[in-house]
Amino acid sequence: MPPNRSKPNNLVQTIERVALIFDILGMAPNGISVGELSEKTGFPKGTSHRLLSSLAYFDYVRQDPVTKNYQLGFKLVELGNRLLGHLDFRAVARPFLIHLAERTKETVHMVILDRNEALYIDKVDSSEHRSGLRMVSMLGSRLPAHCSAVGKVLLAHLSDAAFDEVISHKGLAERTRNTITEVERLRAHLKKVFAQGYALDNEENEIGIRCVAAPIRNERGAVIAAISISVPALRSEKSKLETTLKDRVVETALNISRKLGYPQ
Amino acid sequence: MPPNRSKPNNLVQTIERVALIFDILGMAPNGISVGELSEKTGFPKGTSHRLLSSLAYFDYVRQDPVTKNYQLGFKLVELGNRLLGHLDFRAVARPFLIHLAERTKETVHMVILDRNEALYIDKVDSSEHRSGLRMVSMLGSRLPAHCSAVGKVLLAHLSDAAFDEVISHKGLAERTRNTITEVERLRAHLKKVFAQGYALDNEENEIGIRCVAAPIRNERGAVIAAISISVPALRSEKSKLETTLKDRVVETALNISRKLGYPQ
DNA sequence: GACAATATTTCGTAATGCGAAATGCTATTT
DNA sequence: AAATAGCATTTCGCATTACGAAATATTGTC
Repeated sequence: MPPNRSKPNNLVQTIERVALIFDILGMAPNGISVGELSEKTGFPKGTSHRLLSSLAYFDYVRQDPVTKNYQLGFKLVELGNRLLGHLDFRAVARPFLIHLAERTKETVHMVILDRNEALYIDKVDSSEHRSGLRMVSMLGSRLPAHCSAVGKVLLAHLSDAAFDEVISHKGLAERTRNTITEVERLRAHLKKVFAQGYALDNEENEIGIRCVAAPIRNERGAVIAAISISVPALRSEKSKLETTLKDRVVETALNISRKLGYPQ
Repeated sequence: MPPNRSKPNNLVQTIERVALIFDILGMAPNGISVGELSEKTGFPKGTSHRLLSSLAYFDYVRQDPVTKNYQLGFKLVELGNRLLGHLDFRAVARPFLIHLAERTKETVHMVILDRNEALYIDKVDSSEHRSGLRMVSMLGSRLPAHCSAVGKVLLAHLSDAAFDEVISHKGLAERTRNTITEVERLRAHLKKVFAQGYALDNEENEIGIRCVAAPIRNERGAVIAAISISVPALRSEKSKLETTLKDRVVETALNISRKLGYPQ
């Protein structure tokens, strides 16, 4: 899925090819051979090999010495985590998220808006169901903004122009029967979210999962992220979500915001 | 620091330049401008811009809309975590590591040998001192093998040829006064590590920190990773490290190995 | 030890990316 | 409001760079 940026007029071919290679390797847990890569990309084998071995030199990919297959390299882990480390609000928030997860015994997420989608930048499972597995595969993954509680919180604090851009690029895909798919209805809904300071997700993204989310603000009051609690629909009478859990998410979000310098 | 691979005869220039850009952006928490990048790299401004905007199109870097600075992009987080997700033994191990951290109230690491160094692939702080901050910046980072408990465990199970390769490429840098810096002494020490099934780090990498580590084995008995407990030297009489903590690390490592199919 | 299926290297060619210079944009100053 | 300065961004003719078909090396198999 090509991102929604304007395509640069002078897109460098090698970068385009490397991006394609990374995407393909990202879907191949055990790596792929030079031949397979050429098959999938249409590059001649020599070309595939030249690109892979150049990438391997810098540890962006690595070659299994026995199968000769190429897979993603650990330089990507280093860079990805360096980027996350640069998001200082994330470090500030983390202890609060852990506390929230332990107090509610539910899963907590932290999300930012990036390229018109909700992007997971942290996740804490309650100690009960900490698996770790999911967390890892989740960081850096994306969710439509219009059908998640976190996404709606972020949308609600956007300028009209920015909101329109999200809609025009991403639309309002129907993920479940509860998804809000009409722009005007969404606009009205977000007005309410803005006013009340939190958003609910009533199985709008995935049947069986409900969430409550609240905004994180920086020292200037700008909304820079959102946090949420996710609850299996079975375990959640809708009322509890809208009372206890809602209060705790809102409270935690405010505490994080204050720590970030948000006055009041 | 260029890796120790043989330089491919046909290194693609664009990939070389992109690697340099990523390294520079990785050290710039708030990103840098086109001009600054050109200054640091020597590329003409037009070239820097073309590379950055091509990378931005695929989300490998992103541009701050207000400062116009470029920083690392979230595609790197996605790929890095995808790679970690592919290491299935990591997912298997995680619950054990959490349990170990909570039981001992100390920090637990998981490490593999990659490119002749010990590479962090997981970290669990005990709930007491969970900060999260360090964890993030640590994943994907590296440590010399010869002066860490985890590294020595991994070295101890290498073939002679593989061991020699590590030494010849990385040497035995003296990190503290306790670091083992003579090959023959290290060789003898590793023989002991191999025999006893665990390794100690007696402030060999960093004054003030001691560790115990044990190997993780796969279904064929091959050592594929190592786990460790790290303890501030203040808090650790050396005896406790060599008794209780050692036993728990060894036990946990064996349990993980069994879960991975290691017979016995 | 020959064969087959790979990965890897070679090398002449032209397409691709290069980069100096022109242009466009934004913020600041007077 | 106009001028200026300091950027980012785009343009375009040129030569370097990467291309890729084919040759070769390597690895595993019968």
